[in-house]
Amino acid sequence: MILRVSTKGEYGVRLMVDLARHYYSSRPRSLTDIAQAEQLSLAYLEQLVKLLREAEPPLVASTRGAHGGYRLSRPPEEITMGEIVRVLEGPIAPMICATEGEMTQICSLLDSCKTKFLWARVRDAVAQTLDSITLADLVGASEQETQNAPTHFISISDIRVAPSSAL
Amino acid sequence: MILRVSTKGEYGVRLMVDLARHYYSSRPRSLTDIAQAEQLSLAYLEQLVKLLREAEPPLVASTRGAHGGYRLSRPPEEITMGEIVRVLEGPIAPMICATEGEMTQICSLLDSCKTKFLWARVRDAVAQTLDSITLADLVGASEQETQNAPTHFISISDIRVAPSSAL
DNA sequence: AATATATCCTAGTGAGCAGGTCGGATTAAG
DNA sequence: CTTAATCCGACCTGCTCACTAGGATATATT
Repeated sequence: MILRVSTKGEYGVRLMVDLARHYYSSRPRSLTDIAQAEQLSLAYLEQLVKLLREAEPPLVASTRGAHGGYRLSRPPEEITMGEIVRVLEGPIAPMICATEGEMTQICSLLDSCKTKFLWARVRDAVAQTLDSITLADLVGASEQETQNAPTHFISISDIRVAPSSAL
Repeated sequence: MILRVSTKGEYGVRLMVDLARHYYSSRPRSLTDIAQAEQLSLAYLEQLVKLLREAEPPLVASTRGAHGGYRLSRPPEEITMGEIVRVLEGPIAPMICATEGEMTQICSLLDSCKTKFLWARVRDAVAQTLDSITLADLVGASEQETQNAPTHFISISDIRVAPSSAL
């Protein structure tokens, strides 16, 4: 499997989408609530959110203590999926010698140098896709109207499946 | 690491590029020679080439016995990197529920459905990139002139680093 | 015919990592 | 002072990757 999104990336993105949906709430959103809504383990989410908080620049900000929780450190339009994925999954590099940015190493073997340009192309395709999509794109414009809704519960009927052309 | 090319994919593509460079030779190319040229383990290459041979349609054809070896089953222009990578690394699917072609499953969770479209976009970007590059593109037009060269030895000075725009 | 050189096939294996769990310390609200 | 949160590090467990080993079979050359 050449494209391998681990659970870190998968759950972490879901976590961020959840936070984006609650961005205009007056209170921070607790991991307990997110874990319940997304059916994920709280202890595991704690590990992921730590990465997001310690990122430079940070993607989430925390409030400790009772009624604490997390919120996005920036509006959803200003956070790209590329940022999130890089924090959670590490740099977008298909292999050791094709890290983003650095392609200076000249290797002494015959065909491997030529294949590196292939992997670089694939890497750039992924990076460009991820960098062009923001959290706001995933949450969708219709959600923005339900701003400031205090403790906004979602039922199954609220699930909307966007047409793929919408992305 | 979201993009993860295992050694199967890496070595396998190098193997195919090597075969493409010798496509116009009169004799098949042995794995022993490839292993030496690319500094790879013979026994491991045998496993990889098996996948390429048993693929449907096959990507390489073998000749057994002394002076045997492998050759591409089609000219390099007709073999895409997408074919090779799918044979070696399996279908291009970032996660279980985003296999190529099938996106019909509707999931009951809140944000995960929305994120699936993200992963589908990434998947398509990778697939499109790989499907648009052929073995001939990687070998490079300049190589084609050295056709029919019998047992063509390559020295270090033969290594050419193509500009990335050439891809 | 004998030998050398290939492909072909199946099993096994060791290290590393994904994907968590667990227990507890710290902080703040009511 | 109790409750509800974030914070922190250690540990564990099963799976997969990346090979290696050892042979069986096929064919060209001598």
